[in-house]
Amino acid sequence: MANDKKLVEAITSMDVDFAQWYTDVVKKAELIDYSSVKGCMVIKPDGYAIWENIQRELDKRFKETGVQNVYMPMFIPESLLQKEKDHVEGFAPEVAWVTHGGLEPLQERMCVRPTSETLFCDFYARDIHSYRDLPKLYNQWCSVVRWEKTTRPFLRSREFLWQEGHTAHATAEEAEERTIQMLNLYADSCEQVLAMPVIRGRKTDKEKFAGAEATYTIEALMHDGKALQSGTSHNFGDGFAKAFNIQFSDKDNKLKYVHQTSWGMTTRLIGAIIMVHGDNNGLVLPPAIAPVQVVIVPVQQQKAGVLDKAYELKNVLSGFRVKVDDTDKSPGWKFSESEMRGIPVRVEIGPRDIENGQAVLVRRDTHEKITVALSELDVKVGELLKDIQKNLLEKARSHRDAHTYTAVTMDEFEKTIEEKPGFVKAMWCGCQECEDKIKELTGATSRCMPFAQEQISDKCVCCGKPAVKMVYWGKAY
RNA sequence: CGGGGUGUGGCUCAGUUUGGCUAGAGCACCUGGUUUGGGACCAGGGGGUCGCAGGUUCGAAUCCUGUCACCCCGACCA
Repeated sequence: MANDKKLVEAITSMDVDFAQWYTDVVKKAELIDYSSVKGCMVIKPDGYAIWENIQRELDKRFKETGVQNVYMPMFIPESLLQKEKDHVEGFAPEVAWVTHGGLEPLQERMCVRPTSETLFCDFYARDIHSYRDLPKLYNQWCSVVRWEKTTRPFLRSREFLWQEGHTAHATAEEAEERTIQMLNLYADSCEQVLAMPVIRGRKTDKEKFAGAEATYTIEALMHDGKALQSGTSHNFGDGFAKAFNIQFSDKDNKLKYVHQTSWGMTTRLIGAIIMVHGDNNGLVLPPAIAPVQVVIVPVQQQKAGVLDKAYELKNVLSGFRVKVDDTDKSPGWKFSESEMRGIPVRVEIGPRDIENGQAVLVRRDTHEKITVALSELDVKVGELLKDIQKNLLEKARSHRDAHTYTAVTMDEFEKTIEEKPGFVKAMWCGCQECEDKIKELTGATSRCMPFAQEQISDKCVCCGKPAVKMVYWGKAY
């Protein structure tokens, strides 16, 4: 195509420089803008609308499992943060502190929440007295602050939006069950809503959350072969309960500690969508979360009846999120623009089409063009959106599978990581020395110990001692 | 926090080496007209004081000192 060159100029090709491609897409699709605050971004209407759609889908699923939304303060007194030792050590290096109220120095400084375990615990300690008060299934939608040194839009910013669920249970079993339930909910949402396949598994001790007994994760593979942790679910056991003294009287009238969980997903998911589905023409959005699912582009819109027809079609398609692009740009410009923004389906309607009682449909994922009778438009668009959603998941899945390798020896491991970006499945003895050594040799970290274990060999890929787990390894964002 | 790079209209950049007339270009924007099936064209127009502070000089975007911000690569994190 003659205009390919122009498109390549507009967006850096992902094969040339993936990082630059990402930045170009984020900016050109108008998802964000940089702000005057280092590491903080302006989330623009399209970016925020994607988040709202993700939020809506997740929130609905949370509530179906009995979760209720609450809101906690954004400030945490230093003394509260310090109650759980591992937790404070994990987060202290990256919290922002408030030291003054107006002109007066504060008696005790407060950090801006990097996560709200301590606040929920403080509250639960006062609120829970009896087994009748359990379980507590609370979630909050908010922003948190972590003073990151290196920042990238959506992937790592100093302030980001997320949800954090915090539950308290009477028994360890119940807490573990909830931890896994939420991880599965995340994984299913990623696949069904974001069309993004994920590996479910457990983090090694080295990679687990500060203060957790066990951390479970879903790991996705980006187009460049790097892994992205896309959601985590933690089982705290009774560690926090003991630190914060959260006790209840059980049926047997004995005082017991609660067992807690927490789980979170963030705006990082938007970065994941970009890097999983995007192409050299820009963003590609799964229909389920696309702010605009269908764009109608009138051709020769100055001609009588064309714009009217376009609006008429918008009404016909009222079951979808539809926009008519009636700006005075040329059609070619509108085509490119809609592709840049990742709109799943484009409807072209011009005098020729009107005369023939038809319209041209173009799908964003395959660029395939089809002509349909106007009488079938509604049905066809519905089918197309479903098919795109399905196709994106399949494409992402086959990309991931094609970039998942196995290694039995360290030589194989190093060679694979170096030559073929992606996941490497390898056996592990369970000791952190091997984990550290693998990172040092290859730059890859353990992503997770998948629930779906495979017996690749009997020995640890690193030290050769008997293996206890098969682990997914990879370079990560 | 270490290494590298960049700051000049909204954006991308030229000009800086060797200081000198009114600081330039393309894109974007505004007005009018012609156009419209893959980023249209013509004409006219508005907009910058060169990241910031100080210094050298008759004269600074250009030289010096300091400072801030952003980007990339590493170490740490959703």
